[in-house]
Amino acid sequence: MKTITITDVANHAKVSKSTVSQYLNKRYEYMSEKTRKKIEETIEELNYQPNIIARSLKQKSTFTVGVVVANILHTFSTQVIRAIENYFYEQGFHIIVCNADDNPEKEKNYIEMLRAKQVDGIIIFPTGDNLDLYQRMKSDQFPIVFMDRTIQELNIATVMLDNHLASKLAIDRFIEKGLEHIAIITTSIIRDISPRIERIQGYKDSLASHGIPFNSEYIKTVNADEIPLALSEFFELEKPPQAILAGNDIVLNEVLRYMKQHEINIPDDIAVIGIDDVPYASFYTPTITTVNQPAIEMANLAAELLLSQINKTGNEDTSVHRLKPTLLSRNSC
Amino acid sequence: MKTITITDVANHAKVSKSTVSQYLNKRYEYMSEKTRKKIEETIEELNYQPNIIARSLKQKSTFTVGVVVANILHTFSTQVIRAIENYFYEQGFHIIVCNADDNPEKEKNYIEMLRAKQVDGIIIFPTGDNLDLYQRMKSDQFPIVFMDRTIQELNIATVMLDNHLASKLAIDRFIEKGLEHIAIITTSIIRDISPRIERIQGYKDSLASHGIPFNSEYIKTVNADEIPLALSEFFELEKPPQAILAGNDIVLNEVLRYMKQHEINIPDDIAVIGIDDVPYASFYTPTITTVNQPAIEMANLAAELLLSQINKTGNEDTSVHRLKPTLLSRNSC
DNA sequence: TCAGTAATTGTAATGGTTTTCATTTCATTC
DNA sequence: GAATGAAATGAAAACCATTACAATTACTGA
Repeated sequence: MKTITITDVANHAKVSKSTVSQYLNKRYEYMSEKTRKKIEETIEELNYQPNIIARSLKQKSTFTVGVVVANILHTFSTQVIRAIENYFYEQGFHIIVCNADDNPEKEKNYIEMLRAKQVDGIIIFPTGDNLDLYQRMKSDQFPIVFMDRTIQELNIATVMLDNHLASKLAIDRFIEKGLEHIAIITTSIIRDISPRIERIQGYKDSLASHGIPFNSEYIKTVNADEIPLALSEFFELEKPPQAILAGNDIVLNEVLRYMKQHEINIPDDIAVIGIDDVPYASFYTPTITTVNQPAIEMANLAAELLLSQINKTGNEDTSVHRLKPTLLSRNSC
Repeated sequence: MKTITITDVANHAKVSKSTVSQYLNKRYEYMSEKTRKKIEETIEELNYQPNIIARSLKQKSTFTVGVVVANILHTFSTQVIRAIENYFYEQGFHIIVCNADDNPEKEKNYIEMLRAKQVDGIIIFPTGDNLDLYQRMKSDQFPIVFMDRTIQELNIATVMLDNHLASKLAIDRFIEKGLEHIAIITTSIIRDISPRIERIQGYKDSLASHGIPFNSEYIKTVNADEIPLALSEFFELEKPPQAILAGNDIVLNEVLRYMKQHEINIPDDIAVIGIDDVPYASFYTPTITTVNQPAIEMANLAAELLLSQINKTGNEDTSVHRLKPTLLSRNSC
């Protein structure tokens, strides 16, 4: 099956390629009514589809953006992907989804391929280990937006959660309930990822602001599969925690699984709050109090920032946008 | 910032474009060791990235495939996307993710754009309303694989669940537990989507095979937001069902939410089985018995089928592959 | 030294579109 | 019937890489 090109259309319609091209780009003022009709019919007849690759080569724009998430297993990532996809669909863009798997090598590979494919911009959840690469995109003025995580020194537009507040909301709630021995578990032990650090810092600060002494035994940063172990260690402490803040949805799942397995009652034996909402939070027994990230809002903002860089509208915004989490108050605390 | 082209590299390295191109395509036998080194250094120095768009134009292959899911809100869709992404990453392909939102217009739009963008193939969860379009891809010999849903008359390679068996597994389990008044709720009321039909058929057949009379009041196909109403109707029946089969993860969520709200005890007051596993199934109270789709296996198979069409290896496989679900036996029934 | 071969490099066409600008057409007017 | 100007159309270069093949150079052995 031979592919139909603009030349075929031109020949059939007995006009020049340029006229057909004008038609394709809806610049009808350059042609007579008759020609327009003729071209229209020919395109219909030949079932012609313009080759966007060729167009992109010429126009240096692919109407495609890349989304590189650090880890697609997080509910938050999939929510964000979904919302970004939706936003860009409306703008006539496609998105290429990439999962870096928390692996900087993979991330690098993806970014380079995306640039080679001439995507118009990238939204990235940075692993944090490719500074030179981020730097280069920045200095090339390549449209880029960071999501979820910031890299201070880089001055790249970023959309992230106010993680400090996220912890604070949870801690305040625990304390309101009279609980003072509060533990926190997070994942992502590999690098100094900003959300983890900020959540722990928020945890510390909030405790301090309530005059509660800080106990390093109450802080765990472990891989998902080591969470049961970490929890066991909590319960073996002389003074086990009365409350646990789960740093993300995966941690929360593991915490709930552990409590179920060991028949530990929530909230009576231990109170639990999770950062990131989960679909079952509102009908679990007990319903789970969570600190919710406004994922859709964040995704829309990131998409908007990227689009404005692509279109070079507005002065360049390189600020770090921190969106506020909300406490969804339920019964696990 | 001027972009660097192969010409720039050639000039700097004082060789011809073709030699650089040979280098890029790793045909080192066409050049001396010295030349190879020289080019390598120059590329490094200029930070040159080949323009894949230009290459694609020439080679008619973009190393990109499209994935059009009918509805990205289903856990199953995201699991499949994740696995497909992973599979193709290994093959050096990128995937463009599209969410048709159960809307055939949107689906059509996506498919046409993907083809215009010259993707090498498409995996699609068909909405079912674009027969002519599917037909055309087929007759153009464009690589395409259907997922989750089949369209009988089209003869297109398909990977889907053995939905009949999925229902049977659940019904058999209910009956084993001595429950005979069994209801089923599914979504997707718009079109005659094959999974829904097959699941309902499997439900009917299984009941029949156990000699249980079939009661049409026990079958509901409704939108997600109407599920509570549908459940209420069940409970207002003279003989309310003793068991409910939830047709997918979204239905299951709504069923559990309803039971929680109305303080109906699972499994004592009503038994529940869900098709599609959910992350919380194993630690919910009670743990939830589910019929699990082998999502990763299905995704891998679909990807493999597509890739073999793209590479034209193997005789064309246009069969419908039905993978077996498994019953994850837990305590909700 | 020279024919002949091997090693390496250069040239030019190709892919399908966009876009500039030159050229043609045609109705209008004097 | 020719000049004018606007409208319509067309030719050609550009985008950037690939690739077949032509051209050049280096080197061998007689």
